[in-house]
Amino acid sequence: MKKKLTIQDIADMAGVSKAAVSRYMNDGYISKEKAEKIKTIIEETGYRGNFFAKRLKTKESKLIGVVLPRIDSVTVGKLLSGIYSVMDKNGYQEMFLVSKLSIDKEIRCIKKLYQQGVDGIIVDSVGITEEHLEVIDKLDVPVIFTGQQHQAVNSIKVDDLSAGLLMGRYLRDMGHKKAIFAGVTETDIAVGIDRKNGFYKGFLTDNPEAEIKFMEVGFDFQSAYEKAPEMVKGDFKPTVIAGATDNISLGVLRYLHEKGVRVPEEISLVGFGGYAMGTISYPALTTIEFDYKLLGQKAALGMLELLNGDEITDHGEFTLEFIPRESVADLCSERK
Amino acid sequence: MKKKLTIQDIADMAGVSKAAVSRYMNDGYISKEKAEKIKTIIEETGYRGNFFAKRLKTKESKLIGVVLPRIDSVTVGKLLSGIYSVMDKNGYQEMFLVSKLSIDKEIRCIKKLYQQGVDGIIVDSVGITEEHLEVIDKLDVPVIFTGQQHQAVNSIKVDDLSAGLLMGRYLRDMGHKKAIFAGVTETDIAVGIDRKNGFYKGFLTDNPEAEIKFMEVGFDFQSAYEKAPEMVKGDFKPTVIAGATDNISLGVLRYLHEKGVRVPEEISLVGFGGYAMGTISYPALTTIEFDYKLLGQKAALGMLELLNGDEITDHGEFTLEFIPRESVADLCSERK
DNA sequence: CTGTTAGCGCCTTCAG
DNA sequence: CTGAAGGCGCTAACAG
Repeated sequence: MKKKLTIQDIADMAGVSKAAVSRYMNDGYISKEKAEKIKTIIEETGYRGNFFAKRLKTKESKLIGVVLPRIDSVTVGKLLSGIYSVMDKNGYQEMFLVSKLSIDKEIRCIKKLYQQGVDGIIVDSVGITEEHLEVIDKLDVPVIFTGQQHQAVNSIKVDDLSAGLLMGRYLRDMGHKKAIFAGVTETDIAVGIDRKNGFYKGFLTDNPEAEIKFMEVGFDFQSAYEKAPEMVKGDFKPTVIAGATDNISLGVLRYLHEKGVRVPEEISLVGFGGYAMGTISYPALTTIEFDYKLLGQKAALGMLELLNGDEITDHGEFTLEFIPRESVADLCSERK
Repeated sequence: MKKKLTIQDIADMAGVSKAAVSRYMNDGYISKEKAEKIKTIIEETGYRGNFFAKRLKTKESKLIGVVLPRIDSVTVGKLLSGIYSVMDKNGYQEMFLVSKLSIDKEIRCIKKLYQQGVDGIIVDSVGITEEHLEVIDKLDVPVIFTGQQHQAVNSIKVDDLSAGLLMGRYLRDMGHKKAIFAGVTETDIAVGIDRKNGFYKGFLTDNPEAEIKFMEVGFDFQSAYEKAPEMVKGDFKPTVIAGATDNISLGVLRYLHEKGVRVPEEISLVGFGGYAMGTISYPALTTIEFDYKLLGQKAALGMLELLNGDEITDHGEFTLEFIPRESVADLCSERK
């Protein structure tokens, strides 16, 4: 542990002015000779400028606030690595706060980040409310939402509707007629509404006699596991269960294993997300992979534009990747 | 988006001095009347003080830097929530950086955090090197390591040796004689050495004719999956495979499933970590749970002490929780 | 290329 | 209880 040095100390030691040291550390508008001297001193002392004094002057923190719904998720990890990859190149650093899937907390996180003096905020939101709008309106830094959408704010998200559509169609084409859609709360427009609507449309279109039963579950493995018994008992007899997220599907799978129901022989199962986790299960889960890293990159790129005073431009389309694995039975080929 | 206000603006609007506003925001050493006035103005304007100016004066950032090995891990999520829970109560906020399991990057993260003006740094390390020591020696803020240990630095970690011991004994008591230990690099003293040594001791002590074969794998699912074939082929014929982390065991399990090897009937499998993930697999994985949240809390408490100029005191013992699930066969009872 | 000179916005004595 | 005044450490003109 050492004592904190100021730019003045360094200047004295090197026999130059504060300004010279400052220049050395920034532009470098300085003579070779002095630069060399300063360099030596700085290395010897391990001097680090005072971050706060610097920011006070420059009015920029070079800090981007990021609000995450949770920390222990692969999805979030990828999103973050996308944000990081572009921000790092541009000299920005992130500061994270976790909303724990709570809308209230999400808003508090935004405020807190703002108070920390970040230059901009990226929110991987779980739902955009009126209160969000109010709060954001008071801020003088740009905010971008991912995961959710609202016309009054900047948002970038994956195409949940198309993902649902794709999956619905795939199951239809595999000859399925009776599906359970294990979805989440409609507060979450992206996952709770879009993904579901897409699935319904894809599955029911041109699929005579097809039926879907909806069941609401939580976001987590456990919640789905607990609801699973309801899904398989009764007269409905689904040939496939579609979880709105991979976690949900995995929770259901766990229950099916315990009951000795074979997947996909007796019932098929699909999810959304494309987490590597889906390969841990047996059988591996058929899913649609969202490119969350790309999403993070786009959000970061958009933020850079906003910071620059520009509008957000489009950064190309998202590719949804359909990942067929082992958890779906082909009912068509079986019949022949 | 609004214009940024200063304390002077607020003072003018409320018809008081800057000092009065400043006091209002801090101690509150001010008359009811003025306080009321100031309160109104601040609420109307949504004024936030300038974080940087404030920190420049007070010399404290109330920021704790945290270096994480990865972001998409349940373990890390728990650790973080532990740190968060105590830091939040004490008015501190965290700032994270991710080392991506690289020792070099870990050091860079520490430096970067330091430059951001944090008051202290907690490092969930993947290995403490000489370079760490050098770098840390130059810092004038306290640093605490978790996950790894070294006598020259402050560190708090779970008891990997005991965990290994516990697991080794358990398998011995279940009648196992031939085990494969799928461990990780010895750079990681905690996981790579302690956990292994504990296991060896526990398994081999008082267990005549017992044998262990060591195989090194990476930390991830995929790496273990790829090495799995080597584990089961050949003459060794293990009755149990112990992965140094749950991820490793899960990777092996995946391979066994594919080969149609039944667990635990034909071979048993155990891991370390206690992630909920272990319940996703089928059969659910027998494991030892480390209380990472508690670890985070202890690290944070220790940091608070250091920040306060005190020594780190011991915050009680870690309880390792043994979680027997379904992946181990009891060879003793089978025989009878 | 260089040193000097002003502040950035806030907190903290210090007299009142 | 209150306002005025003086920096915190740094950067950004400005004259040399």
